[in-house]
Parts: sequence; structure tokens; C-alpha cells
Amino acid sequence: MPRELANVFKALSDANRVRIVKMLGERELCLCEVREVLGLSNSTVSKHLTILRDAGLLLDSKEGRWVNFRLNKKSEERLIRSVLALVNTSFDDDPTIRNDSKKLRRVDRKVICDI
Amino acid sequence: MPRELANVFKALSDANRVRIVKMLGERELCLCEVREVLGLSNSTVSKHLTILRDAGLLLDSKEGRWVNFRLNKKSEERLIRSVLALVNTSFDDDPTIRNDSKKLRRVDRKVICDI
DNA sequence: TCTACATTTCGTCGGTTGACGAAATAAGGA
DNA sequence: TCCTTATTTCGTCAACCGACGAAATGTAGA
Repeated sequence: MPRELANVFKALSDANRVRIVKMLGERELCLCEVREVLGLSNSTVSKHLTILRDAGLLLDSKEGRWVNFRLNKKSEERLIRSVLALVNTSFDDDPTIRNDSKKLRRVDRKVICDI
Repeated sequence: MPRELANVFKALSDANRVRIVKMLGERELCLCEVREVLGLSNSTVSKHLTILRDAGLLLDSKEGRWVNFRLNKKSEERLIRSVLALVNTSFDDDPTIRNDSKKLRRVDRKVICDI
């Protein structure tokens, strides 16, 4: 099915969603880990993840109580694969991205969620 | 804040702006040629072109009364070059894009503007 | 100068978006 | 079963966005 013309770019037109894609470039994450790094509410993060998934950029899979989100690097759509590769090799000099990456190393869902 | 982060994707988050980039992939165009193909008002097209230029995707140069817009393919920013290359090799099966390309072949600023 | 026309800027309007909290849903473990 | 927690959905709000026409700006040629 033909995707909307600007759909993928629209999904990446918000800075927080680019941050999410960059974070997922490091490893799979659940919502609460993303929420912890971005500092946004559950509902807002859920909405962002839904937009990215609907655009074809993410896949998710349930693991117990958690939903693991990951990049759809093997998408059959060339546009998706190319955009993901591009994002993953961009923005590394952005201070927010660097800080997210730093935070991510200290984030563990067992610590965040299982208190 | 990461205002810069999603800037390029934001510029391409509107279908009409993707159409413009695709059109400019065929040749340089002035505003009135773009307007003719998109069927939007002068002011709307001007706004779209400004957004694309401010994002670094386009360059413009004056030629008499006209302003010629062209893709910034030689941008020193890798992200810009990559995104332009990606757009230029995408969406060719989209019916709107195909129709724009068809219209473009019949559009001549001398005919449109010099009546 | 004045006129014509390409383009930009301004003001406005309605639709969209991103944010939140609260409520609903889902799933594991006692 | 009930309790807890992760996630999604719902309702709302303010801010942003894309559209338009009208007015302003810039430039070529008479």
C-alpha cells in the first residue's frame, strides 16, 4: 500500500521523535525508559512511539508487562531503511543527543520500573 | 533546545514541499512555475520555498524579475545532501508526483508569466 | 519617472499538533 | 481472585501550521 507522501518525514519532524530514533539506535527500549530520558509524560511518549511505528520506522513486541520498541532497520521500504541509516549517522554532535545517550547508559528498566 | 534537530525533516513534513523538491529535481524553477503546477496561491508557494530554503535544502538566485530556485545538492551539510539524494530517488511511483512531472513538461515561465 | 509583473510580507482563519492528567486496558504475580 | 505496574486511550488546552487575499517590495522596460 502506498504510504502518504510526506509521512516518514512528518514522523521525524518533531525533535523528541528524532531523539527517540537516536536512542533506539543504541538499543531496544520500553516506553518507561524512553520517558525517563525525555522527561515527558507516559501519554506523550506513547503518542510519539505510535506515530513513529505507524510511519513504519519502529517495530514493537510485547515482553511480559513491557513493550519493546526497536528500529525497523529491515523494512521492505527503501525509504524507511535509508532514513533510519541517515538518522543513525547524524546529529551525534548535538548536545541534546549526546546527553540522551549519556542518560541512556544509566537507565535500566529494572531500576526505573520495579521500585 | 534541539530546534535544529528536526529542522530538515520538518521542512519536508508537508506533502506540497516534497512535491516542490521533486519538481526541482528535474530543473530550476521560478515561483510562478511552481505555483502553476501545485495550484496554490503566490503567498503560499512563497512561504513553502522560504521554509525549504531556510532549512538549507534550496538555493535561490535572481534573474531579472524572477527568482530561480534550485536544490542545494552541493551543500556542505551531509544531512542535506543525503536527504536530497533520497528524495530524488523516492516517490516516483506516487501518482501526484507523476502528474506534477507531466505538468512540468508543459510549463514554461515565458508562457505563464509573459502574457 | 511610470507601468507591469514576479515575489515577499502581513493579517487572518480554521485545522492540526504536542503537551498534560485521568481513566481504561493488559499482563504478571500473590 | 486481587494488586501492581506498563502502556494506551480519552479529553482538553494552547501553540503552531497551511491556506488565502491584500498590500508592499523589487526589478525591467517604456
